[in-house]
Amino acid sequence: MLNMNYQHRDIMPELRARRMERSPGVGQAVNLLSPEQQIRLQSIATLADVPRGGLIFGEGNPADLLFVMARGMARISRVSLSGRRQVMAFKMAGDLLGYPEQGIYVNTGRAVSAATVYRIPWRKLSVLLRRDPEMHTSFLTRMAFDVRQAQKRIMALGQQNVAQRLSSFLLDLMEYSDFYEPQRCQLSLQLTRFDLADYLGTTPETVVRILARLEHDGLIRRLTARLLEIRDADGLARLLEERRRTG
Amino acid sequence: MLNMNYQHRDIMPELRARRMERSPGVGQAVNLLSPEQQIRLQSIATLADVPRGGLIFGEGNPADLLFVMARGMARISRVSLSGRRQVMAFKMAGDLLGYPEQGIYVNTGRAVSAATVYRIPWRKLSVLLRRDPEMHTSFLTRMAFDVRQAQKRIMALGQQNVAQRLSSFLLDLMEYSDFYEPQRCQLSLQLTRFDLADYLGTTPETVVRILARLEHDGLIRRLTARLLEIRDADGLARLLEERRRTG
DNA sequence: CGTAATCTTGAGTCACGTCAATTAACGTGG
DNA sequence: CCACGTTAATTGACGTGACTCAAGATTACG
Repeated sequence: MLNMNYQHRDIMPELRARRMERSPGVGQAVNLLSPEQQIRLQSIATLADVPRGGLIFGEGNPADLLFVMARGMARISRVSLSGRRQVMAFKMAGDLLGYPEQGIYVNTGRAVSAATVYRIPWRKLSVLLRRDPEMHTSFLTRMAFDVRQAQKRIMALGQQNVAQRLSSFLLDLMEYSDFYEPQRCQLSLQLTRFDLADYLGTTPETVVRILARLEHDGLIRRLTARLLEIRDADGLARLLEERRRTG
Repeated sequence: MLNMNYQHRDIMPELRARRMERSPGVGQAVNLLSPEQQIRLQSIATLADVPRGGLIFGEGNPADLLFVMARGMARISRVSLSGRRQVMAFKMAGDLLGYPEQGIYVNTGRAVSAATVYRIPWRKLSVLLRRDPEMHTSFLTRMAFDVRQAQKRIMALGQQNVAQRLSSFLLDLMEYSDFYEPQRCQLSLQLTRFDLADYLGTTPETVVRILARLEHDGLIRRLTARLLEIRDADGLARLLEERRRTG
């Protein structure tokens, strides 16, 4: 154990109670609404197709609409004062996006691949929620889910080195049948190295280097830049138990 | 601008629309509930005093209660697979804490200073929310606030170096009259270097070194280990505009 | 098929994590 | 109230992970 000489950090007792888990990070598909609720929601929503790279909503713009992913993948990002982009999350079918802050979008949402989204006007939604406690609770639950997702990213960014963060992300993506084909162990990355880097809080160069290292260590194989073969998922998972820095 | 040779990152357009803002990070006091609502909430809550360092709720335990800070400061933390602690947030009066995940607390909450909390049984709360759309919306709003807080931490951890993260945190704390006395420019840190380090995703040693550097640069002065004089708040804020790495 | 975007690799340097040792603060009991 | 043990804070030395800059290879696309 590290730093045994300091108390008050209560690491040991907390560790005992801990369940094994990885950090999903990506908005995992959760059944937000019952089919019946979905219909009611669709009655106030409009469908919109967004081309690859297309804008769904933009940081700084008035937030009249809330979005629900229907198909495809979207990237939620924000630009820091220093001018660098941070990708907050990738959103899949069923995920909510476009939360406002004081009536303004604080993030930018773009389609990574061609996508379809439901556009829901806030006005109509708030009326609906007021009349439908069950739907209201569903939204509360979804919001709580997003809090947890964000907290897992805080864990990753605060504790793990880049190799661990990347491994976590790959393992997360493997949960999605859209991206992972178990027979051939092939994981399809729809993202550029930049998207990856900005999501992981690093640089494209470092992402490439880490991928090269994982390949050298026999954990993955790069079939093409956007297509990986996962050769040792357990090995990737084992990385996560190591310390941030091996010194 | 950095990396002009790459498109598709839409940094420029987003930067344009960007408002100036720092990353609050700490749960800023927001009027969650109207006085009337507070009374209704207190009718199903019990008050509890927690001594310094005392446990409010523990990771892995069944989550029967939701908590609202009434007085003092609490620290929400989680331990990673590698055995290191990450402080997710510090919670002040008015903040909610103790969100469950599948009926279990995923974080540990402890009082940093002596604190008082409202303990609210989930059963009673859910009944109350079902009957009170206004209160329901208040909780939704609060949850949305927590999502934003978490996103700001993701920005900080993903983009900033330790000096920037620490500066952000100091500037955040200055918003609280409990900790900052504007006349003497004195900021009272109730936290150990460990709490600071685990919040900022770094080590106590590095925190100390950064504090020493900030002092050397005339931005702060260490009166004692837990009491700082803020000599140049603007200087601290200017740090945030710099790149993560000066190369 | 050419041009631009993306991906990859290399070289060099710095930020920061680790280990180790010293100093300061903080109870606690005699 | 002070000696003493324990915990926290600080500083130094050192190694390395990861960022920056730069250049080449590969892919995507009109």
